[in-house]
Amino acid sequence: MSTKNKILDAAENLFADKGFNGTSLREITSQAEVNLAAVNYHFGSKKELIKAVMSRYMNELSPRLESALIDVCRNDELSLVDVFSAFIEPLLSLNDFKDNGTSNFLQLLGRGYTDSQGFLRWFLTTQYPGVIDNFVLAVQKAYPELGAEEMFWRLHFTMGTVVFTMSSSDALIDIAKSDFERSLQISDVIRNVIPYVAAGVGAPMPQL
Amino acid sequence: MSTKNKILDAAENLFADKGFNGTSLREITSQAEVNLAAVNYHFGSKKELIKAVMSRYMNELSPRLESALIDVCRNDELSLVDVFSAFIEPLLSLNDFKDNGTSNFLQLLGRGYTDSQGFLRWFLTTQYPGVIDNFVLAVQKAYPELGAEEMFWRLHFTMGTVVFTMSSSDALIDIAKSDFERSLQISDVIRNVIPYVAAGVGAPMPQL
DNA sequence: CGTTATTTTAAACGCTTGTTTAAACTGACT
DNA sequence: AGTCAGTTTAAACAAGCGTTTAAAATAACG
Repeated sequence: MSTKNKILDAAENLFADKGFNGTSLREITSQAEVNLAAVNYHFGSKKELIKAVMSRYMNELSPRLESALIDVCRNDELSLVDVFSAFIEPLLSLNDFKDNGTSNFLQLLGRGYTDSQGFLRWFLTTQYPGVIDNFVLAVQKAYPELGAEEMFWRLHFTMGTVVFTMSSSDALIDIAKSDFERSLQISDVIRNVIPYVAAGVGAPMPQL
Repeated sequence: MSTKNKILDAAENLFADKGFNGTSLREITSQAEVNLAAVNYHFGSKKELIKAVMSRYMNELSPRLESALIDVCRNDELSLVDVFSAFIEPLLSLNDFKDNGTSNFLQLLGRGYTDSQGFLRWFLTTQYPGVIDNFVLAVQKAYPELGAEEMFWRLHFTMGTVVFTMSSSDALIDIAKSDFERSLQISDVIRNVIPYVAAGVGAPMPQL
């Protein structure tokens, strides 16, 4: 395992757990068992390291996500549940790519939206616009009556639901375990969240 | 205006904008135009200052919220939209209490859930349990068929939607402004989010 | 007025942060 | 063996952090 990858793996886990601001380079290099200066040697700066961690996932995910969304659009009786279900397989495939990949990535996404006054949001929307574009197209086909402004809000609400849920999914799964006395997986969360966001996006238009 | 309140006001605005971890005491005292040591003199520590900022809002909000939820439960044909609409007036009343009160408070709530590994979540759920209890009762009355487990998940999804949206509401409002070329308020966000979460919580039960 | 008590102040404390430096080491190619 | 690029290392850097100290200023009260 190369120094570069040791740093990326350690940084990913710590970033997901404690946020970007909350994780120091010394924690990362200590967990990766490499020298402190190695981060700046291989990545240049902490900010570039954050980008590298996110890019590793996005490069894996975005083509799968795009083609899954294009595929689902071929369905002529497309429902919103179909659209959101298209995310499941690409997201779960991140677990093959790396241990805890799915939940790490979703937590990182959540961190990126609230930490670091939005520079990661800029990074994602400008570097990977294809995912968002195809997603909007799919929602439009499944719910053509939805106006552009309502679409805008509801997609952001959906992003919030998913990102917040996943960034605290470990805690939620623990609470749910002790409350309902049965073991739960990340797939249980996904199974529950899809009807929720599908119904939210598909809500009737609000009267003005 | 007392030193204590000058600190609270400055801290509130900066915390809402840049998060708890992202705001230093020196920024706060400089904006409040008081001495750096005044924070530790009046509040003891930064953590206690955070609690004080949140308490100032919760003490104002929680009784209004509780009675609004109890009131709405008297409705015999209670809908989920009714339940969520019960939040509007108490939340907007924070604007009378303080400039930008509503949006500051909701942003702080969002920060508290993602910053500071959940100590604020513990603080709110243990110090103000009446709000949550009455909210659950109202949802149960509006949608009795909803099972306990689905209720658990959907209330957390809703919390995620609201908290995430509000913690980035300034950015969202800016984007929406430039996209739709009209000015937007926090009340526009609220008007859009209620049908969304009401439909999400009211979604049909997922088939197993 | 004089004497407490409360509040404000400037300065320093010890610590952590991201980054840089320059020397040491590594492995491959001539 | 000798050279040289690539990599790793220990040490230091300046800057920022939350907190503490002790003296100065202000307020309150007999």
